[in-house]
Amino acid sequence: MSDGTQIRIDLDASTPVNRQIVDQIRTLLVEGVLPPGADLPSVRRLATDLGVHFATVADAYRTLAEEGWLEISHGRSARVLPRRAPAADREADELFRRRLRQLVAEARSQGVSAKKIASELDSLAKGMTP
Amino acid sequence: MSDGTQIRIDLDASTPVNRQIVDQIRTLLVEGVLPPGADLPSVRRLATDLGVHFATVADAYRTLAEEGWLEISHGRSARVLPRRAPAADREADELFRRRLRQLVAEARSQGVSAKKIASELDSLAKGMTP
DNA sequence: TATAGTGTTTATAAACAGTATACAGTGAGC
DNA sequence: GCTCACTGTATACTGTTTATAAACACTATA
Repeated sequence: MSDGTQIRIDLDASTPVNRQIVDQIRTLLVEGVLPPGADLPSVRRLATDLGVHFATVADAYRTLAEEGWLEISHGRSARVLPRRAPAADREADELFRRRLRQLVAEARSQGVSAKKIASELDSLAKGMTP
Repeated sequence: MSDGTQIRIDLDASTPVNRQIVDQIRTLLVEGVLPPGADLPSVRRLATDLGVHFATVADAYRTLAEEGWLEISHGRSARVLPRRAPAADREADELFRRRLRQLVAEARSQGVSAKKIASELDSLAKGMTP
């Protein structure tokens, strides 16, 4: 992640910028694009790339640190931690199911075709097993 | 939807209540649980059931009306409109793909198993074709 | 034409998001 | 050791959003 090209911020979106950053970096972490030991760009660097204030990026880093993904300490750049997934949780399962249903409903509502949605779900499911 | 049992609000969630209501009702609309012509509960009634202020529910109804799902007019109860899905939109497709990726990543991060996720994606994809 | 129902409007308080600025720790090079 | 350029932190401040409250206005019906 030497450049910020993998993250895109939409200032007009209804989801706040700090959460956009958290969500997108978390995705890279889960997918292994940012492996344990990797250094993240400094808050100022990433903020400049994204066109937001560095405090907003710092806030996002803090959130990810609280989730156990990052080690952040004063004066040093943020680093990806090795992280074991927390224990499975019935509540998290249920929440995922509901949010997935809602996301699909919203997509349909916006005109995304059933075929397209099914194919995205399928391809993601296929890539899931490893 | 004579009772509010199909909607559940989490006051501690990070997503605001008005959006929780919108998302859940939209899901019912897309899935046909609330068919065109159906009357929705009054804002006061639903608000009481959910434990929030009726202005919050009114705000949610207004959002769904702007999306073309509901007809609301002063003094009469909200009613579900027949609604044709908007034209497919490449941007909406892309946004759906990204948000789906992020949702899955978040679930994994919270300990939902790959198997569980894959099975949810699968079963949703299967039920998609109609 | 009451009256009990509906959603709307305006005002308010609290929480949140984003920024600016001053601060403090770290480490490489001198 | 010192310095300098880099890191993240803390506090204060602004505008926005969220949720509520209360007064309002429209509709249906008895």
